[in-house]
Amino acid sequence: MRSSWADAVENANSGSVENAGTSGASGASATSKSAYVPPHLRSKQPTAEPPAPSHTGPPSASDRFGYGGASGGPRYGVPRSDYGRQGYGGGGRGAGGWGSRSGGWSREREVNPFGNDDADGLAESTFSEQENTGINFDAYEDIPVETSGDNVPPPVNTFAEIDLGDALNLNIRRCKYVKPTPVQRHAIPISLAGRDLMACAQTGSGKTAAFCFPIISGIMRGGFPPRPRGTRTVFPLALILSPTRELSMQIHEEARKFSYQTGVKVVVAYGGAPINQQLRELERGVDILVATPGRLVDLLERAKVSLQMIRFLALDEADRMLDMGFEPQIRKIVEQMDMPPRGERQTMLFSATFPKEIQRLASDFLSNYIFLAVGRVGSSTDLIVQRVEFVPESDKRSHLMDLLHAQRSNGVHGKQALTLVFVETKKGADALEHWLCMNHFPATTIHGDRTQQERELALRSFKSGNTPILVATDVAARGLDIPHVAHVINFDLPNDIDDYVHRIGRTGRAGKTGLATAFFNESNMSLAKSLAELMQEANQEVPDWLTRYASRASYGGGKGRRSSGARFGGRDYRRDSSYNRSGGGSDYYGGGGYGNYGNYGGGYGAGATSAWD
DNA sequence: AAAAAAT
Repeated sequence: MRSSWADAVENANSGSVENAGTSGASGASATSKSAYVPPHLRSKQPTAEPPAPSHTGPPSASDRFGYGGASGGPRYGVPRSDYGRQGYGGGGRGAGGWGSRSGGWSREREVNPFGNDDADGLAESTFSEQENTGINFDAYEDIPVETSGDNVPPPVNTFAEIDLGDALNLNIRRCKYVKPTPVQRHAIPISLAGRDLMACAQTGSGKTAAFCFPIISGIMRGGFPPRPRGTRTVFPLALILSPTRELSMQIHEEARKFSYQTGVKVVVAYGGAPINQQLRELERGVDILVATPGRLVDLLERAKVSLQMIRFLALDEADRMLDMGFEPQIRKIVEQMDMPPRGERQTMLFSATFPKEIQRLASDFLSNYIFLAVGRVGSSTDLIVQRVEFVPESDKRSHLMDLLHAQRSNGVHGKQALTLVFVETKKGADALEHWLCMNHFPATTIHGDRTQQERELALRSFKSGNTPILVATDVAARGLDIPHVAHVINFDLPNDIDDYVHRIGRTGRAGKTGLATAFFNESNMSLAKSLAELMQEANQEVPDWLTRYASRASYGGGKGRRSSGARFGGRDYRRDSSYNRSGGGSDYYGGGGYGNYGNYGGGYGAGATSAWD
């Protein structure tokens, strides 16, 4: 239980502190700098040789095994207690402090991503501002957490406990983050310890920061390698992949805030937009590249980007990235280009849902990783009210109109509350949007057949409240952070319960409440069982007719709520006995000591579950 | 069967 892993970590920690003497670490760092050979001097063929001598790169997996043995160099596996020691920043160049960028690319003035004139961004905020932008932390108390893996670093309670560096700390204050969310409390120490991570946590509970903070801080600690001359190829140090263009844009915007005035440059690349502008941005320098897979493959094939220097890889919505449509592309990027192999880079996978089959695929990319599951914000019981209504196909439009009418009278300040309507097909989205507009409902639509310009305009117009009804395909199901979505309507239900979970997660974000309504009919029978179970777990009112459908044997065969012991939604597949005997399984466990049910936070028995995304 | 993702 808790004491055992805490002790284990403490032991591991003190052990590695001894190993990682300050002078030794900074000495290695200094050596690594002088030994650096720019890629263009090593080989004309970018993939012909590994990017750098081994002591420049991160230590091998075995060095990192067990919470940061620092023998391989300061970049990875450094115990938290060592942070901020002399010699870390500046790559041991004697500059001291945190990663000052020396040499390399342009030093032009950085645009303030916080979009205010307050130079420090730290003017006293009014209470109402806090309320609008802040996260409702009360909703995050007492969340069940499960971690498993070897030597799991303990969580922190405050940002102050972690030395992320002055510049990043300042940005955290500018973002008005007062204390870390549960996923941040757990994931950041794990990542800072250099460990690979598979994390299940609701989008909107601070997931982006959970992988951005360690990346930014890690880049500053590791130092900025000099930019290779004589080539237009760029060498990002971190790569963040996401499944949709809009989500990549959103991550980019957030990451830019976090890295303001740190010297860390963040660039985004995605399809549907002119590549030349993205190329120009890349050539002005990039440390963190945020991208969608297709455009990145293009850039790699044109040799505009090399992954040789990647220290950090993060997959957002990782289960989507590894599903059938995406997996080959991801494999190509991660395994068949020039990225350092697992164990040498640090890999972080984040998603709200993580089916076991996908976990197994994902483990190909990970090395001795820690699995982390953080229960849903306040459990959806309180935050998202889920309703299911039986609506025959032919009645859907009039039923939708009834809902929208009812809501209109509810609207704040005469404005319609933001309503996100999910449909199954792109054509269906266009048709419904057209019909809504004909009926004087201000609607727009986002889907993959629209131009990127149209997609971005639609999203902006929705966010601003200008067009308070957005009809969307699953392109908008994941990750998008749209504040103030009051109502998610599943006009057409998805076939996969995970997609349902992600869709309704567009409301009830950051600890606020939301409403989700689903139109269910004969064509959704395969979802009956899993939907009923999900709603029950979330303490939602399940209509009797749905319970009846769910219990019919003929409909029971659909994809049930994965995990037989539902717990709280996420579970490390390595713990599932049915996977233990398949090839290579036993070695994986490093001689037991596997897993820690960190069910602290109190009060949650194994049966007290919550649906969470 | 559909959606997403490069030109």
